[in-house]
Amino acid sequence: MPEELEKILKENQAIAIKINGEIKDLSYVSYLNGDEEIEIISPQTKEGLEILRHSVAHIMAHAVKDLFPDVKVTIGPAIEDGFYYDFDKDTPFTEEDLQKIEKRMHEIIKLKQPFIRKEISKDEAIKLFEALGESYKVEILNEIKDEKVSIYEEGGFIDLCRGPHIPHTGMVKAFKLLSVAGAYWKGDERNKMLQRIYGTAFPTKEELQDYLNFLEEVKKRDHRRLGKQLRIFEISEEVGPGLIIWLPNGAIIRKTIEDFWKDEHLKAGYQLLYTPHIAKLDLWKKSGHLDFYRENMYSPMDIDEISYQLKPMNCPFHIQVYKSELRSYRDLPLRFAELGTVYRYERSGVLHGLLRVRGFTQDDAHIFCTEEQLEEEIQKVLDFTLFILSTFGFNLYDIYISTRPEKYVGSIENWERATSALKEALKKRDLPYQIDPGEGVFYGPKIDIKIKDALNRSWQCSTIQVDFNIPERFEITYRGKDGKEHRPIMIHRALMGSLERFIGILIEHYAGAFPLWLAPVQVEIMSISEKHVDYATKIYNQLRSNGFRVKLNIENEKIGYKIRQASMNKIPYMVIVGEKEVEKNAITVRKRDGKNLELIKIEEFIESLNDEIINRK
RNA sequence: GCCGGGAUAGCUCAGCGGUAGAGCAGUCGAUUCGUAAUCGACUGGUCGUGGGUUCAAAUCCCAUUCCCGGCUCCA
Repeated sequence: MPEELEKILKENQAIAIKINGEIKDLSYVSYLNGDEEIEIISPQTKEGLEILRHSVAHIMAHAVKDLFPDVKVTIGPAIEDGFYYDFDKDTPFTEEDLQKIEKRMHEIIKLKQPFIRKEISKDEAIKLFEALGESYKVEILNEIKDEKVSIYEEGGFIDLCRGPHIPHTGMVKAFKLLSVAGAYWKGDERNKMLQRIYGTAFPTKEELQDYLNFLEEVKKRDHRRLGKQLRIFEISEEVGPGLIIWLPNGAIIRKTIEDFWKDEHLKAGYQLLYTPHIAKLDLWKKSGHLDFYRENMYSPMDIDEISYQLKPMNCPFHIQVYKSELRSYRDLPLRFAELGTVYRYERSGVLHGLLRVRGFTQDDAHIFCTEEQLEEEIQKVLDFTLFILSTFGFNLYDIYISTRPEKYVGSIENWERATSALKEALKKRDLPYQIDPGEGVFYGPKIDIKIKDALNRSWQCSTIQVDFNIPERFEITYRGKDGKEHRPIMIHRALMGSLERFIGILIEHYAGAFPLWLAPVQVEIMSISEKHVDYATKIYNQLRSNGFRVKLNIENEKIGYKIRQASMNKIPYMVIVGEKEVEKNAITVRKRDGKNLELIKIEEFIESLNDEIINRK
């Protein structure tokens, strides 16, 4: 064994080893003969962390079996931020159970029980787990094709597992059980509901603490909490679940975003539309929505004995706009944009603040173009999307191409042509992407862009979808150079996705502290005492007449109290006026973060505000 | 939709069989104040909704609506 390797092992920095590219238990070291390519896996690496967490999941299952012998174990993988294990238990785990399990886990860890790997035949394994009463493991075994399987034993607890694992339980330095939840066996809602325990583990206590702090930060930024605190939106039980009521502060934010969106769309060669919220049921039959989207649509309503349907999408209306005139190839591409409010049925358990609602406004557009124009149009949409997103400070993305789902319309050939157009456009823009197989919409493949927010969390907003099918269903055409009728291709796209979700994400991204151009109140004027009310009012009027959103606070309160109120409302600028300011005919500006106190002339302040707003800083 | 937890004043929450509470907010009064909470008084609740058990229910039981954490599904 190389000296360096021996040293690392001694210092307990290794938890697994890669031999000729294959991850193995550390115990494989004793079989090495020296000519293998090896790599030490420490818990700091992605692979190492996964092994650590998976091992902690085993230890948790061990603890659960010790405390609740009747419970059956199922599966327990490592996940993005930790691990979970699903158990079949008649009554759910309680908070107290979690504490007991943690305690038992600490005991197991202290014993430094080795993880021992054994390879046995599948039949042997089935017999073993049958004897242990672990029917879920037997079910898994029956689905495994290999003749040999591996099991791991640690302190008497045996689990079917591919491995690898940490050498012994004592290597777990920092873990915490986080929550309990119901989860279906194999993720299928027709199966039995199991009891899942979520937990996490890290190489060190500090890293665990950092993660717990992150969870706290996430809680603090929760848009539902901030939305209430900052009076941005409300969901009323009296109105109905998943239906958003924009309060004045939220309405201003939304209006500002809408204005920006419309202006930029006009600049980018789009034409703006408004279309109705309902349409005859027959329209939805023709579009294919009734066949392929029915479960998300509300029941139709009767008007003069004809069925009408609340719209779940805007596309059929935009098709009507296309059809309102004869189109020539000279007209294409045609770009129709609308902030279109749609209604979709969402199961009650999935609703979530602004992020998942039943009525929402898509920043929708449909581009009609020729086959030759398709790729360039997609590139333009990509550029436009990234411009809009970067305005809000989103500069990191994960891009996915979703391919044909099980339920689809149109020919496979068309699907493939559309998919390759999407790939080609991303390639030309040097944008790396991943494939999300089978996740396309029923009418075509799509590019989804997931943005990373200030906490590095991913959110799906933008979507660009090619559609060969709806143009066909509505038989829309254009007259080509050759004088013949041709069928245009349609691109559906939404950049922010929906205003509701996007603003929800913005609240969390900015932690409620909106940049000046979006802030509901941009400047709050506060007087030191009653003597300065007139001057404060004068400043207020001056700022207001210059188009700023200003609040005047001339209450009989101490300045400290007023500053506290404004800070809690996350107002970008506070203007403080007292004796000094009146005398010098100036103002003192305090930024939201408490820095940059300065006495300046009002004209100078107005100039800097305008600069900040125009540049959307 | 499924599993579990919850709903008490505008907000945050305590009370968990025996007369509905606190802080903040609001109103009124005093204070006239220089960078994150001045003091006092007052107001405010059919304890989510509907049934039931009990001498007595915010509290226990059942149903229901909505919310929360997950699962499944998604802009």
